[in-house]
Amino acid sequence: MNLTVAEENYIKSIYKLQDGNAVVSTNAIAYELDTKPASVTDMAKKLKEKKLIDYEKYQGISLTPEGRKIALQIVRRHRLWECFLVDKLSFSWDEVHEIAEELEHVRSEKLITRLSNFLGNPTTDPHGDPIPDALGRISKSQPLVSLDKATARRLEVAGVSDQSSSLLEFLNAKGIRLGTQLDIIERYEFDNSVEVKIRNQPAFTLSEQVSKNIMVKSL
Amino acid sequence: MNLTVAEENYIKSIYKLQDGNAVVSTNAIAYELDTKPASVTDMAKKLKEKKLIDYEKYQGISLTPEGRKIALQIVRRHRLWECFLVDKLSFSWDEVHEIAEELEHVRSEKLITRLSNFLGNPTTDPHGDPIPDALGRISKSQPLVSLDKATARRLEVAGVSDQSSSLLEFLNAKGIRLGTQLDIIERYEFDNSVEVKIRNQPAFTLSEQVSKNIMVKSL
DNA sequence: TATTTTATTTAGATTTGTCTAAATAATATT
DNA sequence: AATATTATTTAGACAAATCTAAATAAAATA
Repeated sequence: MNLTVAEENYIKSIYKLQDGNAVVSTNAIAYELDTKPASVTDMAKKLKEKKLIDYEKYQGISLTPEGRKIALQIVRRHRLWECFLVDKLSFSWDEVHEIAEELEHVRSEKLITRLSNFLGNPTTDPHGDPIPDALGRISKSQPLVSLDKATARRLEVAGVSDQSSSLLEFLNAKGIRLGTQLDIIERYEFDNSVEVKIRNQPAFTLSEQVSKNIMVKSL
Repeated sequence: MNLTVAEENYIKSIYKLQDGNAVVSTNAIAYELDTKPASVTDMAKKLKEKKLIDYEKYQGISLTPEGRKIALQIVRRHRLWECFLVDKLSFSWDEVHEIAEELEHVRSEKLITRLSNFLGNPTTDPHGDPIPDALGRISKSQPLVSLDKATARRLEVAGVSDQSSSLLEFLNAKGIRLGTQLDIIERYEFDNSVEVKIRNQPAFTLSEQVSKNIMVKSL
């Protein structure tokens, strides 16, 4: 399946807006891509023809499984390039989006495989968003530090990446173990600490150090 | 000056074919870009409009100073990406061209500056071709090791980058000094040594070690 | 020099991705 | 339910980059 840059951008937008299984409106896509609804309708016909979206007149748009697979590849490329720009070229995380927007369209499977390897196969990008693997699987669990209440409120603890006994003891004392459900109350920019709450208990704060090592999945 | 990918490719082809100051033919560009002469004529009108080429009907095409400046930027981007692919992602030098062909069109001054820096500001790419600097200057002199008889036969010694007395002594004994003219007879892949000849003298071989430190310019 | 061959250009068409303006469908409001 | 509003689609146009076929200019050859 060889897509143009424009087609890739539409697929990516639909993926972003779909968020679960919802159907996406023509207008929403037009706004997201800074284009006109009429253009979206035109492109919808093409992408339907290619079996990348489900589309019926006036009924909204959603990705087919094939479309979703491609969307995940694009997201993967985008986020790996963002890692590269920040980790290797010392860009700050807020200036990489535009450049990654261009780099993501460079087509070479081998390039992406090697880039990922070169970066140590990261699972989250500089913004904390998860990076799909080569097969399009998004690691359901991600470090707590990468989330905020805008992206996920209710979470379940899926594991701890640092197995040092001091950390485990600390978590144990707080009542955090595998399967514990957490709510994010607030994230504090200045030291990247996060205030969380376990059902029926008073809220407490976790340092960046700690929340980096708590792997969670959103519910 | 914001150019499309197609325009950049034309500029690059013209630069490549121009080789000095010669005027380039419509047919030659069409062949180089795997397109039709009629398309070249169309594009020639656009590029003339933008003052990047000199063009008169039936009289061939050449870059203006502004066009040459842009060509050098594109060549710079292409060759830096090739360095990245080979040095950092372990591609072999013969598989990087296609990918660099895409990467070179990513537009960000800052990206290229930082990429160059990350790579240690190399002056030649994996094929041994010189990399223009940020101002479009091509280092006229390059290490002898980066050349072979296909790219340059008759050379002039422009300097020695390693000033150790043992190397200077060695070169002196061979009759190599500033301004000496050399011909490349053969390069040997297996140890990257090079056989050279000074006018009227028998040929002799220089190790990679030595030829890395001899800066030459082609005549 | 006249003629043939080759190179280049023009004219007109096509594809992709976009637009505006008008028409139509879906939704919200009275 | 009728009407107004909003969302979406259609129709027709445009710019970029390309093509083919035909016309014309330049160069090579007889």
